[in-house]
Amino acid sequence: MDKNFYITTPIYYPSAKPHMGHAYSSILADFFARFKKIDGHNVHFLTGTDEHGLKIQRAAENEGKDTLEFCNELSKTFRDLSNILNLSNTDFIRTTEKRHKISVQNLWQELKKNDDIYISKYSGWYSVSDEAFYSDEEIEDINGKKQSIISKSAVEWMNEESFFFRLSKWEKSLLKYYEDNPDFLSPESRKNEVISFVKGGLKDLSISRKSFSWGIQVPENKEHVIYVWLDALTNYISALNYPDMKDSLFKKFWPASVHLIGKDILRFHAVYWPAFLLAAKIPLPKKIYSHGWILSGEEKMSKSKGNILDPIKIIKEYGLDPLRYYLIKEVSFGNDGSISKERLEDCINSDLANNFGNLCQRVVSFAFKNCSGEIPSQIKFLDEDLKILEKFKTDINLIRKKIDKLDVNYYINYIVDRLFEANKYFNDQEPWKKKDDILRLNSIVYTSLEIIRKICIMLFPIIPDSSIKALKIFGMNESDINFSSIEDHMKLDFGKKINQINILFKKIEKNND
RNA sequence: GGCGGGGUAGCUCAGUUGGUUAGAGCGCAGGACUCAUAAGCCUGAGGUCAGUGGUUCGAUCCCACUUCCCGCUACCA
Repeated sequence: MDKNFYITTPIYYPSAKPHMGHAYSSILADFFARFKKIDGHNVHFLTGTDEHGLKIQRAAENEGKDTLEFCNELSKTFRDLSNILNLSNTDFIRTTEKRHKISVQNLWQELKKNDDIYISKYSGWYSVSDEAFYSDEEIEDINGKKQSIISKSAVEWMNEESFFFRLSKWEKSLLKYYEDNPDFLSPESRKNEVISFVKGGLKDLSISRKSFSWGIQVPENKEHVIYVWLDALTNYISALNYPDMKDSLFKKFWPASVHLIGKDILRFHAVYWPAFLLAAKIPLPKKIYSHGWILSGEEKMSKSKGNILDPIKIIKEYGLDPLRYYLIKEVSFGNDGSISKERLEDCINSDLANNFGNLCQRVVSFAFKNCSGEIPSQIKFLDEDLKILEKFKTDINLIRKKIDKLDVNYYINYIVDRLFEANKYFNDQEPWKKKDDILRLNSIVYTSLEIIRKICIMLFPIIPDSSIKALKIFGMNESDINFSSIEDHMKLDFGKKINQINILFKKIEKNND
């Protein structure tokens, strides 16, 4: 088994404030990173900011700020978000860093050396905000202003010398790669889109700009700046100290296990990035997963509709773990998902407070009243105890498999099933009626505590803080969390003091209007 | 226009390599209990599994057509 795991989020373009989509990508990536970590993998988890391009340059000019200082401020809001989201990222890369510049310029030279770059002329409609060229058919004229039909962003006519990447040359290799590596692109529906796009024919890609300066210079021509996507995508290897492919980080973690992205940037990751890597003779990442968007109710969030849910505000109001839990549970992975306060509140009350929180509370409280606050030492499992305990052991490899397929919904629903089961078990065994049968009472309490331990471990990647809080019952810390230990039924030390816990999740009082 | 995905209980979604009574959660209505955050447990309400036709002993799951939604792409596979 491959014990090294490298996962990335997109590097975020900081021209706007962090929104729910950023939070979602980051939280999902963190979920996988944390899971792999507690399942014994060496994990490298990268996120960061993409800071070059005309849009940033102009925004800085408008505010009369030095571009780099401007970027420092913007990047910080995303670094702060990583902290607010409690990400376990092992690195945070900025495209304005020196290590990245060296990496990009080196990749350029590799491409050049292999005859994948040539100079020519480009003319066409260019959108600064999209960093993309459009053909005549793709633009419309609104009140004398030209704009992209798709993105509605303003376009301007550009006519300049540009370097091109021979993307067309890689068409067949890409198709072959998709075919030979069926797991490379997922979900399946997105894969089909990519394949049909590539089959439609690839044009060479303009990979330099002369019209602005905020970017990484083309090594052999200082009048040109490297196209932002070639620049940005390279971050995934810059962070591993490329071009030093003998560097331990690179050797350990490349090719990446998963690039987690939003569906809007699929083409760059599924076509351009693999083509660049093929051309540079660098192995391709193992998996690219594009998730959907987070919608507000039925609609895409937009300022004009006033339906934006700011992740930071939500976290201030409800706490981080509820948001993490909600996004992972309620969004069907790969599809668009919607978020609303009502649903978030339902989720907190029913799943987190009533189901999980209350389970911990009732068992611990019972143990304090009836087992002098200790892990019972005199126990004898009956079939009904073993049945519920062994479920975890039976399913552990299935769970791992589902995670490798990035099926987070399966994972979280599995936990919810176990929670229902645990509450039912405690109910059915009626330990409060077993006060004259201490052996049985002890066994029920021990079994229940064991189930709580297993469930908390499984919850750790989803709601790390709350999981750790609950594991304090057993005096466990983050470093004690080990996924494979859910197989063990007698992990709790006999006679050890257990700790009382506070309410894990407060219920939300709902207005009845 | 082409390609792909999808239309399953009030809501959010599972599921069926075709086979007796189609599932979960939330919400709702009853019930028994009391360890617990008035939490948990049990029971129920019955959705023509988008529509029509076909294949089959039998289709929600296969095929065809229709319709609606979404994504990609665009006179080209």
